[in-house]
Amino acid sequence: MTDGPSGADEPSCVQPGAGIGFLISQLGYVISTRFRAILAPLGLEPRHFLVLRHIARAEGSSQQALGQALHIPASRMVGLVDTLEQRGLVERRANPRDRRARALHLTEEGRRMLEEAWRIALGHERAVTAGLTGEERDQLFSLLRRLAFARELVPGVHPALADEE
Amino acid sequence: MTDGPSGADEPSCVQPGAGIGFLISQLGYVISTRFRAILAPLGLEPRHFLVLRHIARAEGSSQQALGQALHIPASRMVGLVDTLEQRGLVERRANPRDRRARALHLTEEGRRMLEEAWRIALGHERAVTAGLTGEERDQLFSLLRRLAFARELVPGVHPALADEE
DNA sequence: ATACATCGTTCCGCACCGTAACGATTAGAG
DNA sequence: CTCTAATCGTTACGGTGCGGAACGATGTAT
Repeated sequence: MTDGPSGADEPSCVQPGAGIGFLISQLGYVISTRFRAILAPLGLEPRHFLVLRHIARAEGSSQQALGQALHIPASRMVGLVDTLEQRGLVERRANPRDRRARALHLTEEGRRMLEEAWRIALGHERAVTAGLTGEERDQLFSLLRRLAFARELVPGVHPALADEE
Repeated sequence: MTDGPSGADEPSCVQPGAGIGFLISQLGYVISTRFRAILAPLGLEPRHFLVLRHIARAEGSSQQALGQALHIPASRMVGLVDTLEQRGLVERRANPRDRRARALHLTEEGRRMLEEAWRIALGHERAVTAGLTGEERDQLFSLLRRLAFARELVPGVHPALADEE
C-alpha cells in the first residue's frame, strides 16, 4: 500500500501526488516563483508588474478602481502605490472631478520600466514552454484555457491577490 | 499600447497575463485552494495529507527524515506532527536504536483518515479535468509532465513547502 | 574521555495580510 | 441650504505563519 488505497484501478494520471492537479499546482508554484526571481533585479514584484500594466491600460484610474479590477483591498493598494511612487514609476495626481481620489499615471521612467518588465515576462513565457514544439504549445495552451474557462478565471488577474469571493 | 510593448509580433500564447505561464500559475492556485477547501471538513490541510502519506510509505521514519524528504524545516515538522498526534492519527514512538529520534507511525484512525483523504483527493483529481475527454487528459498530462521534468520537480513533493535554494 | 554532530524542541523576530477606525470629500434627501 | 450617508485614501492594530538560532539530550568519532 505505497501508492494509494488498496484496490484502486484508476488511470495513472489520476493520482494525488502525481496527477494533473498536483502537477499544475507544482508547476504554478515554481513558475510564479521563477517569475518573481527574474523580475527582482528590476526591484519589482509580480504584483507591481500587474499594477503598472493596469495603470498603463487605464491611465488616470483611482486606486479604488484599480484595486477593484485586480481584486486588491484598498489598504494594500496604498503601500503598493507608495512603493511605485517612491521609485518614480507612478504619479499620484489630483483629480479635479473628485478631490478625494488620486489619478494614477505612469511616469516616463515608469513606462520604460514597464517595457523592460514586459520583455522579461516574454522571455519567461518562452522559457516555460521551452522544449515543446509550436504545435504542442498550442495544444497545451488550448487545454489549459479550457480548464481556466471552466473555473471562470479572469485573464490578467491572479487569484492569489484576492481570495474571498 | 494596451496589450504589450509596441511592435511585439509574438504568438498569442506568449502574453504575460494570458500566456501559458500565467495560466498555469492561476490554475495552480485555484486548484490547490480548492483542494484545501474540500480537505478542510476532515480537519486536515494539504500538508497533513502529504505527511500522512509519507509516513504510510515509510512507517517508523524520524521527523528529520520526513522533513528532508518533503523539504520541510525541522522546526515546522514539530507543530505538524503535534497536530496529527493530538488528533490521534499519528504516534511518536520511541526508537530503540536512537533515543533522540521519534519513530512515526500511523494509528488505525490515521490509516482510516488517510484513506478517506485519498478518496477525496481522487475526486478532486477527476474534477480538475472534468470536461476533457480521456484522450485530451492524457495529452495534457503528458505535456505537463514534460514541463515538470524539465524543471526537475519531484513527484509528491510540493515546492511551496521548500523555497530556499 | 573529550569534542563534535544530530534529533527534537522552544523561542523569537520578521513579514504579510485584512478589518476597523479615521479625516476629508462628495452625493443625496428634505 | 442643511444634514446625513456614502466614498476615497490612509493609518493603526491584531492575528498568522514562517524559518533561523539557540538549547538539552543523545549519539558518534578520535
